[in-house]
Amino acid sequence: MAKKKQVTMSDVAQRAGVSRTTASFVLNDVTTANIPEETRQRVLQAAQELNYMRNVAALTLATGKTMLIALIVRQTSEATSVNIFTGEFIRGVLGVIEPEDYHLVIHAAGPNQLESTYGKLARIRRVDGLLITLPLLDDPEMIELYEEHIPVVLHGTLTGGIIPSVDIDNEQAAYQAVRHLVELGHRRIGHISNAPFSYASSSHRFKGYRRALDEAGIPYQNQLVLEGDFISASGYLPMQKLLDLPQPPTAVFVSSDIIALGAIAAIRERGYRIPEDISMIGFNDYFFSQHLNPPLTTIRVPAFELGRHAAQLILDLIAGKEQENTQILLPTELIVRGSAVKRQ
Amino acid sequence: MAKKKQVTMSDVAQRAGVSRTTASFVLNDVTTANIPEETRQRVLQAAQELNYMRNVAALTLATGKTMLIALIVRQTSEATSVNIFTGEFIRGVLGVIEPEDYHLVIHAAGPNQLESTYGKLARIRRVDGLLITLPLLDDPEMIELYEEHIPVVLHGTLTGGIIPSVDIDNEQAAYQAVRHLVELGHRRIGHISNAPFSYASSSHRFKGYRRALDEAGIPYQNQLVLEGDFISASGYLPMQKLLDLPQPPTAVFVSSDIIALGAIAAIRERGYRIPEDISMIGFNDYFFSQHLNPPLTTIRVPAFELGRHAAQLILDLIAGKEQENTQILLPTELIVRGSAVKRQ
DNA sequence: CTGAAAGCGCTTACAG
DNA sequence: CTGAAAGCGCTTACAG
Repeated sequence: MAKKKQVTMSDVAQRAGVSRTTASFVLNDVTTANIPEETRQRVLQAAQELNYMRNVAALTLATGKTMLIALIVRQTSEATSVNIFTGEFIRGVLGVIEPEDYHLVIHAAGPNQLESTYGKLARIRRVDGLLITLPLLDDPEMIELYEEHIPVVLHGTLTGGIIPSVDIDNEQAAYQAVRHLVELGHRRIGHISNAPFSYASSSHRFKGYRRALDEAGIPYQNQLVLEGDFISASGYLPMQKLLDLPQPPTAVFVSSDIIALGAIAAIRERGYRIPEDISMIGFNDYFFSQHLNPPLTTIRVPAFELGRHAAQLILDLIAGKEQENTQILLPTELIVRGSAVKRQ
Repeated sequence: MAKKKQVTMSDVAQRAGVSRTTASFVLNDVTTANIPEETRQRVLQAAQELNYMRNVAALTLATGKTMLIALIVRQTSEATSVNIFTGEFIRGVLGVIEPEDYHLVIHAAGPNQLESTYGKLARIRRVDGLLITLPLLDDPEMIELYEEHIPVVLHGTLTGGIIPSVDIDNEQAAYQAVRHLVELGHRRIGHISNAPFSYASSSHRFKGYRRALDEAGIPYQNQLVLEGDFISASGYLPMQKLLDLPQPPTAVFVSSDIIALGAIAAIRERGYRIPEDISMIGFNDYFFSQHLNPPLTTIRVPAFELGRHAAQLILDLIAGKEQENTQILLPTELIVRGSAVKRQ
């Protein structure tokens, strides 16, 4: 394990013929030090010649900054569905933090709170900031960190809205989807949610569904609305129930492509066809959605962009910049494909 | 940003009435120090009462260990397909490293080598070890790190096999799939690869395909074998070509579920049915595969287990343990569903 | 068995 | 404009 001896700042200073202080100033771009250009260049060149790389641990010890941002992923049972989104989100995050010399550490917090404590990660590893996806409705650990003034940004929307967050505009997205169905002539429109309605995303999407109905003057019917629960299987029974109604819906808005898979299976089993008998709109636009038969009309979620915004926000928070808006809501896009057509 | 003042080891030592040295010894379980149990308990208790958490940066500076493992993900064009796998892999990794107080930092290296340099990550951040997924066939940076004795484990198989790695037994997996087809009575079996044959995984799977044919005494036909290229769209044309043959295959082994999506579309477009006209076996068993129509018979890849093994291996390497076997090959499982049936 | 002390590589008042 | 020096929180020979 004989690693090469490390090049330190002293080496650079020595080679440039200046003190460590001066070297530190130029390497850190401390403008108040007013280093003359000539000296600056000398140091920079020495650093380059020596292939100097700053020792982050020393920096951390001296300043308290770790240049680390943690991403806490709350895994749900159907981890895979989360992964597609999270992968894109991470790419977005890395794109903005790495150029600033930050790195990302990942931690998977189990779905039940008892288990893992990311607070420990925050405190032992002393990360500069935390990104939390899929926050629980009521997460004491998160509040605690927030109150300790550790920068936190979450992906999702929490009622109360004190903690900075990025999310899509769930209500508007659902509204778009259902209005599309209305425009296609549908009046009996079912809804299967992405998650229990206790989740913010589900309840917001439900609101959008209602708003579209209201706007079209379509009376709301409770029996047309059913709860999904993350995994594909959870779309199966609700869809059956919808089909069992004396007057089944002619269209259904399933607010998760994953759950749509289960709903599609139920429809197929009963011998109904999509879209001839029933139109369907999903949510997320996962990559497989366009390859279904028929290709699924759905709502595109800008996972990559969400990651970018979350990262930028946390960086600003760490830098102590004043924030005008710490509740970022990104727009979504309706992707029209073959699964929703004019009411026949 | 007024964070709470940190509890240091000195505080613990003081409260326990011992020196920092002694405190360090018991907190680090240095058995050679032969600390009497009574003292040990006193220190441990003080630490607990003070809620002491070691400062990793100080540890790093003193010992060189960062307690950080980096995961380098080489993104391909179709990032999403990678994400499903990677998410599981990461879960596997975290499960073994976090209990050992290691953390995972993620870095996405672009597909072209010119771009990102994870070597920089390794050297600036001074991670203790690197996990590299989707290694390029010939990656000078990786070799460089390996030669600097930085522990590296890769996911995948590289010819030469000097660098420790974990992978599935691609050949055996493909062999399983194709033998299943043979057992179902098929003799004209097409193959669409998961990636260009320059990739180890593709060429190994191809070998398994051939071995199954050979064993069954089925002559190899070059025209039945076509290259896929990661994304779904890349399954479309090859499948069309297969269908255009004077004697189209009665079954096809598509060594990626993602690419199978494209192949299925081509088959459907021509008015053929799966499995009545053509049987199909995929590869990976992504979560959507079971929801296709018909559900896809495929090969399950133990992504989570691969992560666990990779993590254990890197930990052992870091600890300097002697390794008997640094080339780990995990078995796969044939998942029989509805897309492959007896030749009609 | 236990402690004083040096050292890891940086930053940053404080002088000059 | 620039340097000497203290300090960040740990580890680890070295003495005793």
